Amino acid sequence: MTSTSAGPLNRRATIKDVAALAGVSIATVSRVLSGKVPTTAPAHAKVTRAAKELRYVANAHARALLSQGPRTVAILVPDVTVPFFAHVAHGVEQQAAEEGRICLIGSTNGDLEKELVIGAMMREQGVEAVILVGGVVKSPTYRERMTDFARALDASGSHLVLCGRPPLGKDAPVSVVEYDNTAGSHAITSHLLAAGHRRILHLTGEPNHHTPVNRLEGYRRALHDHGYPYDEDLVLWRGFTRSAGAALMKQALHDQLDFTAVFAGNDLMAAGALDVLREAGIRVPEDVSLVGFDDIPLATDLYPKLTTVHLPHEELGRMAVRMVVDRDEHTPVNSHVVLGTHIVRRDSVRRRGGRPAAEV
Amino acid sequence: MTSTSAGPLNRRATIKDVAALAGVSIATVSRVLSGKVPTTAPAHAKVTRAAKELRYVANAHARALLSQGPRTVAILVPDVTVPFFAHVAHGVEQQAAEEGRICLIGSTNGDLEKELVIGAMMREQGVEAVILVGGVVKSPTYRERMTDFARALDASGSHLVLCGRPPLGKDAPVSVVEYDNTAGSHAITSHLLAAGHRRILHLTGEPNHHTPVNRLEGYRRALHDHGYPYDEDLVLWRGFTRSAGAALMKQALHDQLDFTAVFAGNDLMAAGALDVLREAGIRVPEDVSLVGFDDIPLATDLYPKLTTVHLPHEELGRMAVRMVVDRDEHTPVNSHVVLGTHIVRRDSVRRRGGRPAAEV
DNA sequence: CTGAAAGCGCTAACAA
DNA sequence: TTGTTAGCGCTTTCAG
Repeated sequence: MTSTSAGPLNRRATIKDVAALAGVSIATVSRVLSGKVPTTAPAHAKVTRAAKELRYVANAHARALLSQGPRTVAILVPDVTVPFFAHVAHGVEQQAAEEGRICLIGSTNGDLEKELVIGAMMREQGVEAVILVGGVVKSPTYRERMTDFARALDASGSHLVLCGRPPLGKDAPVSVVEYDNTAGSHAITSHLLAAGHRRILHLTGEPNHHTPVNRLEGYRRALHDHGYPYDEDLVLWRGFTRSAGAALMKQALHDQLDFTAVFAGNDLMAAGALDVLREAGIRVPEDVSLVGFDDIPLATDLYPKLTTVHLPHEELGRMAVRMVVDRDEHTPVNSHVVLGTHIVRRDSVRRRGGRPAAEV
Repeated sequence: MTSTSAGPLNRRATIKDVAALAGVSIATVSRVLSGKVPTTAPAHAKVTRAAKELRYVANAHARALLSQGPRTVAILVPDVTVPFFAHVAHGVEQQAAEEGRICLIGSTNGDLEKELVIGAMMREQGVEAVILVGGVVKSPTYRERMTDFARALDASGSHLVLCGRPPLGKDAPVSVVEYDNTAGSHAITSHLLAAGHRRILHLTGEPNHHTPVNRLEGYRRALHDHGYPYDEDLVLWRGFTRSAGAALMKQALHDQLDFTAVFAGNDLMAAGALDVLREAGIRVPEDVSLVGFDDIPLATDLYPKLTTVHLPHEELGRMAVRMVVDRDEHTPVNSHVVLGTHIVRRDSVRRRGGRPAAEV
């Protein structure tokens, strides 16, 4: 029934099997295979042949027990199909691979309970670090549990890194890499203001999440800095999804809100909003200007191409693993790095009155 | 220096630490914590307290050594940022989570060497299965190495599943879940034909990959079945990316190819092509019709919304893990399931002469 | 109900 | 250079 000539070994071959077949001790097998210790040619040959015949590969768990297995970094995202997360995850994987780490990935679907459960699982795996991306909620309870998780990880010689999330507090042993939501938001709002827009509709995420709150803050400050009033009725909350963008836009139209520009909380929402605008016969940017936030590839696929805030997706991920890998050398216990953002101007904004914003 | 009252244990707490602190044997700790064995109330209390204080979690590797750690499934994709792969990966994760498995993910960036290396790593981890998604090349050497990998996995009590890839051959111990590329391609081509198009430009991937070749086959057959000639000059090869779609479209325009419709090998290519078409002042669908393949969310963000072939992304991933998980019960050694596809008509196709294809 | 001890697969002393 | 042996952290007999 078996196809190999080695015998009906219906389980994974162990070092013992190889030793037996090669007629040497397990220590010799280990040495030959590791290649780091001098061995005789005949022994080498026998072991190599036996190993290949048995398709032997060392058991990573046994190795891990001796604390010399490959290091693993874990990343936890709400959902890999969301472009922002996919790009951050990609950055993590790339950097992890370059650092010789393997990468464990999990998704939570936004379920906070699941986040903790999977996090615990990862800790059991003895991961070098767990990188948490996105979706943090503003709740004291949550913050407390997170802090506790960070401490547990820390006590295990592991580490928590928050990626694209705000810090937990000075007493929590975490590293954080984020980008400046408020500044980016301030910049894009100012861009709209400079183009002559005064009534800017802001479609955004859920009020109990950090990201939308910080982006709103930038929007408000820009308005204030330029001396224009903030109108609460112009900000609509729902969620960072395409469908939320569409629903909110529909609502704004239905309520006949007065605005000349739309600042969508992210590019996905902008896509949803654009669709509704088009169906309503409202032209972008001729009738209303539209901007997003993220600069995912989608932004250039929309028509018109979307003016938005560029976020360093991949770099966020890469930095997260670097902070962990370099930690032993420099030991910056609680580092906090903030990456920059910048506006990328495309075709969805027009100066009120005629001239395109690009020429402002 | 330490924040807990348990003492300066600067490593992960082990069962011994808990036992010592609780004043019981390690066996008792194990039993209490597993909960499956009757224990006395006082013992239970002491152990629970000690464990919590030490933030103890069992070492997953030690457990795995006793072959009772959590099962793990591994998925290997070329690139998580490619929507198709992200959606399949999401399906895998969802199903894996539902089956109580954890999920290891790796990306190869299309590097075949890396695919084998990471695959080996996963085997060392003792994963229950490795799921390979996308990007297979048509090469005997590659096929052979893959077969060897499948055998190695099989010999270890693990399993290889090919997802969205063609089978390896009857002698290779693999399961495969795919969808019918040829049928989908045949259907969408027929759709174009029925709308009166005769000269259909086909922009596609790389000639040494299976997917584009199978899609081309459907295109050819549709042409043949409807009695129209196949013109090789109308098929342009490059890659399944946005930029390849754009480059190819540019080339077709430059070469002044004669066509009334474009069949892009996937939605990403369609996005690239659409952009070039628009810049050239060619209207879709008024001047030329355009279709894609995949039905990723992007398809509805394009303007006009893209008519395309819907692929069961998530289901592909879910089925892949089901095939492995259910394997023990039903033991269908080399199963092969083919999932269906269907056209979704949107706004990018118009009947030659005027009537929209939707009314055909 | 609990403790002592064996052993999962492996590497690293320690001898020979 | 090679074999023997002691664990790594855990679960599970097997005695008590």
